[in-house]
Amino acid sequence: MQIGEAARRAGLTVKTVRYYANIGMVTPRQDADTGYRIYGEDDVAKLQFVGKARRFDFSVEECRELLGLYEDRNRPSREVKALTMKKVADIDSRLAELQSLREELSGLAASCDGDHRPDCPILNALS
Amino acid sequence: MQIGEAARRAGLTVKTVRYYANIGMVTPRQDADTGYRIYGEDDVAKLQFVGKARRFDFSVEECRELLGLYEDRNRPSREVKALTMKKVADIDSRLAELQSLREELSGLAASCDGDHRPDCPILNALS
DNA sequence: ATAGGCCTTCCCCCAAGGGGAAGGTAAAGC
DNA sequence: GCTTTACCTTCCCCTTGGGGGAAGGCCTAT
Repeated sequence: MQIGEAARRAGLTVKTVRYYANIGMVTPRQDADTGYRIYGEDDVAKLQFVGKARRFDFSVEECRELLGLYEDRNRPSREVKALTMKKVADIDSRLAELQSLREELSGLAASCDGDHRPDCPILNALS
Repeated sequence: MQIGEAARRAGLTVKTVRYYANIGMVTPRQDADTGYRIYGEDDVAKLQFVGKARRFDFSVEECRELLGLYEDRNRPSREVKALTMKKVADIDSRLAELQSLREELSGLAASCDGDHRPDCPILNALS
């Protein structure tokens, strides 16, 4: 099938699918006459796989790694689990960061009257 | 003072300070002879202000807006508060997103044995 | 005279594609 | 046979917020 249908079936944009081909992540075969990319069922499966992994916040490089493990029939599940737990740890640290930021900002907002007067504790805190 | 000292006093890199000058956020005066940027105390105060706001996750454009309010002696504190609360709302939605992601991923990780065997529920979930 | 430590502009680089131009290709309609 | 339409291709610039480094100007100390 052509790139449009492959993209539709994977729930990705054509741009994205072409990008994955360019970086060598999902490489379709090429029609010698037209130069069109030609995708098979296996390619669509990989695209779907990558799409889901991206939605799980894995970076493109991590997706490439996961895809390698996905295609290796003998990989130990340990490796996949390690990658996943590392991702969870990343998310946890980002969560902690955002939460403390949220505390500080909402504390500041609460201390500001928010009326027509120019006096503002938020700006004071920033200066 | 020159850009190096201004950057040091604001806790920013020279590159960053130069960038802020280029985008017109903190614009020092220029030495006509050498072309060097010359920063005054007021400029350092603005750089510090922007530095803190950036650490509070405000985008450069939001910093520009805050800086405008900071310099306007008559601004109503309402505007500053509105910007801050919007930021809190942004952070909240990002938090919710990350939290549900974390649930899903750690659920997947828990379901995977993580041993030498190739069977892996994480990869199954992605495919 | 030259070495060091400032400073300047200029250009390319990152992630993960998006937007759009210019042009090739295939099928359907007239 | 001709045109429209819907595909597809490559190519290049754009995004955020700067970082890295080259080539070169300026000033002071040795």
